[in-house]
Order: sequence, then C-alpha cells, then structure tokens
Amino acid sequence: MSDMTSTADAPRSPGRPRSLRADEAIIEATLDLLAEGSTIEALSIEAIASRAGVGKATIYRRWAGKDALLLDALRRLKGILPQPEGHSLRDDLILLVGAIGKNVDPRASKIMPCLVPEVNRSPDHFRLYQNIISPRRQLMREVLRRGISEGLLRPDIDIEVTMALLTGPMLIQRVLQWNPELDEQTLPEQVVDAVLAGILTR
Amino acid sequence: MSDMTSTADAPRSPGRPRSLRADEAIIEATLDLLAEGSTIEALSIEAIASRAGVGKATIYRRWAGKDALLLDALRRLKGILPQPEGHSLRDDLILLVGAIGKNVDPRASKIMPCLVPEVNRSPDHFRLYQNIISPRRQLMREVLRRGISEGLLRPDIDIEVTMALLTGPMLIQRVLQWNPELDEQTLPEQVVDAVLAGILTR
DNA sequence: GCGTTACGAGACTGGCCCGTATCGTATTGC
DNA sequence: GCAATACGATACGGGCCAGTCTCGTAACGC
Repeated sequence: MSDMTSTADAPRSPGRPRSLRADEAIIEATLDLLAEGSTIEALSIEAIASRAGVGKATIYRRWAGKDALLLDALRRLKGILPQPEGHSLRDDLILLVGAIGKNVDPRASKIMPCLVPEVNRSPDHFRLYQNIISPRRQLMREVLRRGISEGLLRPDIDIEVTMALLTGPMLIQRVLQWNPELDEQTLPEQVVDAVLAGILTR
Repeated sequence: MSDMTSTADAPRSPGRPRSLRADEAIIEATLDLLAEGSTIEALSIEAIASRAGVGKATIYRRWAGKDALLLDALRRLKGILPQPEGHSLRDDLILLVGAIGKNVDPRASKIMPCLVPEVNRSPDHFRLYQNIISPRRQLMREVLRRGISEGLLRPDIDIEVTMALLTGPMLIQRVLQWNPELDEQTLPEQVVDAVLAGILTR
C-alpha cells in the first residue's frame, strides 16, 4: 500500500533518475527524529528534509504527505522474527517473550510508545501495527499448540488468553514503564515460569 | 505541585473573585477535547478557550501554560479505587483486574493511550502516572499477600511479577488493542483463573 | 460611588509549518 | 548538444497557534 513513486520501478523514464541515497536519507532522518523523542505529529516535513540534507520537494516528489512517508518508514522497523528451536517449551517461550518490543533496530523501542495514540486513531496505522505483531503471535500460538500436542500443556487452556498472559507483562513494562520495581532482564523467565506453574499451592 | 493561583485560596483579595464556573468549564473542555481524539500536543489553548466559552486570558490567569493546565486536568481522571470485599481471593482479583483502565470518567479510556508518549517523555507526567496507578498496585499487592498468609497462594511467588501477570493482559488489550480475538468482557476472569492455576498438566 | 480585579472577545506580533513554485545545477538517454 | 527529469536551496502565501494586550463590562469590598 501507498508506495507512491517510491523510486526503482521499472520502465526507465527519461531524465535524471531518482537518487537512491535521498530515499535512504529521508527514511533514516524520519526514524532518527522519532527516536529522539519527536511525536508523530510534531514531526514536520521541513525538519525531516533539513535533517536528511534534502530539499522539501525531494520528499514531496516521493510521498503524498507525512502519513505516506511514515507508513513507509515504520515498515523498516519490522524486526526479524525470532526462531524457536523446538527442543524445550520453556526455552522457546522465554525466547519469544524476551523478544517482545526488542527489535533489530534499537530506535524501535523509543518509537513504539509514540505510535500508541496513532494506532488508536488511524485505521491505516492500526492495520500496519497488526501486520507487524500478528506473525509474532502466530509463532507463539504454534509453540503453545506444540506444547499441548506433546502433552506438556493442559489441552483445555485458551491459547489466546495464554498468549496475552505471556505477552502482557513484558509489553506494559517496555512500553508503559508500568512498574519501576520490575527487572526487565529477568522478567521473561519469571513470567514464563509463573504462567506455566500457576500460583496456587499444590 | 503546580497549583498556580488555582482559585479558592484564602485571604480574600479585593476586586471581582475568580469564576468557579470558568475553572470548571476549562478543565472540562480540556478533557472533552482529549477524549475526542486530540493529541496532547495538538491541543491548543485557543481551542480549549473557545470550547469552554472563555477568553484565553482567563486561562493564562490561572495556569502558566498547557502543561500546568494538563497536569491539573488529568488529576481529575483519578478514579475511585475499587474495594475488594475480602471474602474470596478469586473474586477480589477479578474485581481489581476488571477495574484496570476502567474509570469513573468514561473519557479516561480514550485519553489514556494519548498519554503514553508523554509519560515516556516528561518526568512530570511520569510521576503523575505513577501516582495514579501505584495505589492500585498496592491494593492488589495486599490482596495477594492475604492470599499467601491464608495459605491459598504459594509463599514463594514473586508478588511484583504476579501483579504484572494479572495486569498486563488487561492493559495491553485496553490501551494497545493488542489482539482483536480477545473478549474484554470475559478477560479478567480468564486471566485470574489461568494465573491461579497455571497451564501445565497436573 | 470608587478602586480593584475578573470577565469574554478579539486584535496583534511573531513563530512554525504546509505545499507549491522557482532558482541554478547535475545526471540521464538519445 | 539537447530534452527531460532530478537535485538542494530558498522564497512564497496561507494557516494555526502562543502569549500579551486592550476593549467595554461585571462583580466584589469599602
């Protein structure tokens, strides 16, 4: 969606070709500014152009406006999916939980909180957000299903609820800074163990 | 903090007194605009004044700027603390989990997501946010401690982690719209039962 | 009635930004 | 060389907003 004339489509038009370095510089400048704390709407085309060392026209030649540019820029943040090994259910879950909100691009963790209001406001951004996280949910779903079919997990559990149980604590801590008492480092392991075992006396 | 000349302090100065209805109208207008989807920084003093039917000067006479006004307005959203009955551990936890992100003021749930970026940016807003949620955490902490001392819960559990386990799923669903598959209505009960029992086979 | 302060309304300067247009220059195919 | 398109820079009109200020009016103590 919304690719505009994003450079590098085929039919070889006459004249000077678009600069690939400009594309790159614009996207990078956008992500940098967001990571430095600018809100989405405080972000201005003028600031992006200046940071990228680029004329405003060069941006408008490629994208219709801020939203289209943002959509393309944020797509860059899709990190690599973690790869559960499949040996140990517990290890796989810890891996997946630990990967929540972690991304190849270190700017992502600063940017994510800024997107929360947009996701609640704009259907486009909501779709983008779901597109990014739903493969990760799918991965966890498969690990849990495997756990059930191997007899490790109770077959009557609600998988969606269980995923929320595993994901929620990590997400509120990383995105909402929910409880300063919690240690993000050890949290994945603690969460997985608590969910697996429950807290009732035996 | 930041009370400004918030009307209604004592020594009876000469001249016309500040209008209490203006105070009220300004705060209400601010919350209304936020609830209607305006972002914190898109919110302008001019818009608030116009919505409140008030001159801009009337606002500047009371608050130093948008931040001070916002701090006061958001304080209004502190809801009433839920009151666990103390009969049933399970019922008390369901009550507390269900109250997450629910507030006496229905505008609160629309406003909360907008605050996420601010909380990450401004130490003042972060403090305000922690001031609002920490009594609720404390309430849940006490319920869990009681569960331990009554022998219902294992004494070796980490209470902070357990609270995150109970709170996280509800919060990511209400604030981040994390998983469209989940039903917010039944979630508190499902979360509490799953956390209590664990998911391992017995 | 008088001094004092508040009120709603709106004028005003100054800043930031949008989106477009226009510079002179650079890079391509023909 | 020439047409075509891109480039960075900058100018431009228009819009929204911040904060201050000034109207004419209203509400208080004395």
